[in-house]
Order: sequence, then C-alpha cells, then structure tokens
Amino acid sequence: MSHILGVRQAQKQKTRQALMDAALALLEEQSLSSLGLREVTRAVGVAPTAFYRHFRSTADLGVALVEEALGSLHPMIRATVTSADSSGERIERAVDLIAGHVNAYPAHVRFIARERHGGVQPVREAIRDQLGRFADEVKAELAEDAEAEGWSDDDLLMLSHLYVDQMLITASLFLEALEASPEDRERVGLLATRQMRLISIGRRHWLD
Amino acid sequence: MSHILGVRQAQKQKTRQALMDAALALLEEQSLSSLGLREVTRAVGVAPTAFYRHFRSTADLGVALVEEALGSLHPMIRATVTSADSSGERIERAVDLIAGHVNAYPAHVRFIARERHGGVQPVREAIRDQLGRFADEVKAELAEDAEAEGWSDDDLLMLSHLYVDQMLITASLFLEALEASPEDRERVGLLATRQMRLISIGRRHWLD
DNA sequence: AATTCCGGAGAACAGTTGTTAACTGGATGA
DNA sequence: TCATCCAGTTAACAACTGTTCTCCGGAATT
Repeated sequence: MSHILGVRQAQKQKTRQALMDAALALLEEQSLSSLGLREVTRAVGVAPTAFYRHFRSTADLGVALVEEALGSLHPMIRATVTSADSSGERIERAVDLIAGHVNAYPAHVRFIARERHGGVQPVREAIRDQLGRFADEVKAELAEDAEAEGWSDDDLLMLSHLYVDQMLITASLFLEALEASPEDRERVGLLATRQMRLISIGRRHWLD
Repeated sequence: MSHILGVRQAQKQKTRQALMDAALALLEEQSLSSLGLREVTRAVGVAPTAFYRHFRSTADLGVALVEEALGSLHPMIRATVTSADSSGERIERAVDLIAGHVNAYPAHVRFIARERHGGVQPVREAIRDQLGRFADEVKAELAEDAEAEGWSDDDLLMLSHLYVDQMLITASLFLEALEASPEDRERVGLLATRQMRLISIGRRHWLD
C-alpha cells in the first residue's frame, strides 16, 4: 500500500495534510463557502500561493476532506451491520460505533453534517456519492439476512437509506451533546437506540 | 391583527422584505456565513448603510429568515397530522403537503436544510427551536390518537422527532429533484411514502 | 405651520480577498 | 557532478469587505 516516498513528496504530503487539518479546524465556526484560501495558509504558516500547489480552490479542498472523512468508514459500517447475533445487540453496537466516532473525529462529523446541504455543489455531490455507497453496502448486508426474505431490491434500498439517514441524525445529535453533561449524552444514545429499534420493528412487520 | 401602518413604516417593511428576499435568492448558491451585507444591499439597490436600519448583521437577517420560513408552517403541520381517517391516507397527505411546499417555496426549504447544521450559531439555534416546536405539536396530535394507548411521553416525543426529521429529509429530496424529470419526482414521493409507512408500522407494533 | 423624527445616501476608513508573475533553493535523476 | 525539477516565497494587483460619521428630505407629531 504505502510507497516509500522521497523527501520531497513526503514534505508535500505533510503540508497538504496541514492545510486540510487547518481547514477542518477553521470550519468548526463557519461554512466551507466562506472559507478563504489565505485564511487556511495563514493558519498553517505558509504563503498564500503555496495553496495552489495542492488544491485548485477551497471547494477542491472540501472534496478532499469528504474523502478523508468518509472514505475510511466503509469497512467499519460493513462490520457493524453484519454481525449475525440479535437485532437489539446490533443496534446497540451501531449506536456505540457512532458515539465513539463522533468522540474521536468531531470535526469530520461536523464538516459532513454541515456541508451535506451546504453551499458548495461539488462537495455536496461528493458527500451524496459517499452516502449512496453506504446505503448500497448496508443494503448488501441486509440482503444476506434471513429477514430479507421476500423483500424487493427497491424496498431494501429504501430501508438502507432510512438507516443511513438515521445514522447521520444520530451523529449530529451526539455532536451537539459533545460538551454537554454525560447524562445528556446518555439520553441521546437512548433516544437513538429507540428510534433505530422502532425502525427495525417496522422492518420485521413490513411484509404483513 | 394588521395595524394600519403609516407611509413611513410601510416603506420600511417593504425594504426590509426586499432585503430578506434578495438574501434568500443569493443563498441558493452559498451559505449564510459567506453572505455579505453589501452583496445583499447591492441586489436590492439601496446603500450598504441602509442594512443597519433593519438588521444588526447578516446572522440577524438569518434568524428573521428562519421565522419567515418556518413560523407560518405550524398550523399546516397540525392540520395534516390531525385527520382521523386511515393512516395510509394521512401519510399520502403529508407527502403531498411537503411536495407542494417545496414547489411553492424552494428557497425557504433550501435555506432551512442548509443552515440547520450551518456555520452560524444563532441561526442553528433558531431552527432547532422551531423544529422542536414542530415535534411538540406532532406529539400532541399523536397523543390524541387511539394508537397512543400505553405510550410514554418520552416514546411519543421520540416518534415525533423521527417524523419531523423524516419530513425534512423528504423535503430535501424533493428539492434536489425540483429540476429533474416528473418521473424522478414521483419516485421521490414513493420512496418517502414507503419510509413513512415503515415507521408507522413500527409504531403500530411498538408495544408488542 | 413649525419641529422632531428617522430611513436612507454618501464618502471615507483600514483590512481583507483571490490570482498573477517571477523568483529561490534544496531534492532529484542522468 | 551537473542540469532539471518543483514546493514554497515574495511582491504586487484590483476588487471587495464591515463599519463609522455626517448629512438629507420627507413623514410624523405637536
């Protein structure tokens, strides 16, 4: 996977990552469409023109951030949804996964929630594509379940989107509760768990 | 309700509304956090300083837009959720209401979807408050239903939030499909209907 | 009819923005 | 070792931003 990079390429990737990190930090208090290129380079400590060595524009940077934020998440989602044990345990595992991810990468989660409907079209599209892939993968997992007997492809995808959207809503709620009391965060977890459970109950009786 | 305004106050409200309309139009291609005050006044055709006669800042304008976009929606939601006939018909009515509203006020819907998780805190809070009120009202309607027998207040509110979030997701999908083919828009409607139906099925079997 | 009020205009302010061009100096490959 | 490459720098550009202060003219009040 990892090539042995020369000193030059390593340095380039380092500043590129620094630009992305700085942007992500700045985006906690604004939207991508108001993020200035000079603002980012100033935070990193490089000249404004250095930005162009890595990105064509801040929108371009945003697309790269989408890849960073969601690209590595696919195996985790698959692993979480798979799990052949009880449905209740699967839900708890999913909620815990989300809570843990929000704790570990709050800026990434905030960025995705913010720019999913944000003012920069290419970024919206990148997020939509990634979420669409999530839905496809969840669908593939659901299809292998015994409960999927008799379900049409269309209905499976419908349910998958419901789950994916619910995951995002839950992540956003955990994010809001990040600086709140532990009891509040626990309450968010319980709320999300019950909502997922209700959806799963609907799934179980869908074919009645 | 409506006072008879003097010429002066009428003119003031007129330019205030013009500022809000221009801002809403400009926000179709960017986020509020990048909306400049001069940009808005230029679009209206007034001096930049005139802006301050109406709003302290663009964030302030945003809060006013939230009120305009969501404030008048409460009675509609109540009326749609009430309706004592079949659950299936109620869902279809709700989806139609959403589709119609998106067609009638696309810029408002886009604004809410965009700024709900956007970069301007006061606006986020204003939207959160309004959506919270929606959830409370939906909950009150659900509580009067016969199916609410044995439901805890907490579970009713859980379900209400699920419904409200689902409405927003649906509105956002309709928005994306606004310029798509009529078949695509119909597909969005069917998807949303089935998702709402699945949630309603989950509701029916919640107490099992 | 005389006075106050006030929404909007005008000019000016110091800072900021994206983008260009030409450059430097160390890593790279022959 | 020497020529090439290229990430990052410096300087300059016109255009733009939010905000202040001063002023105007017509509506509102007395």
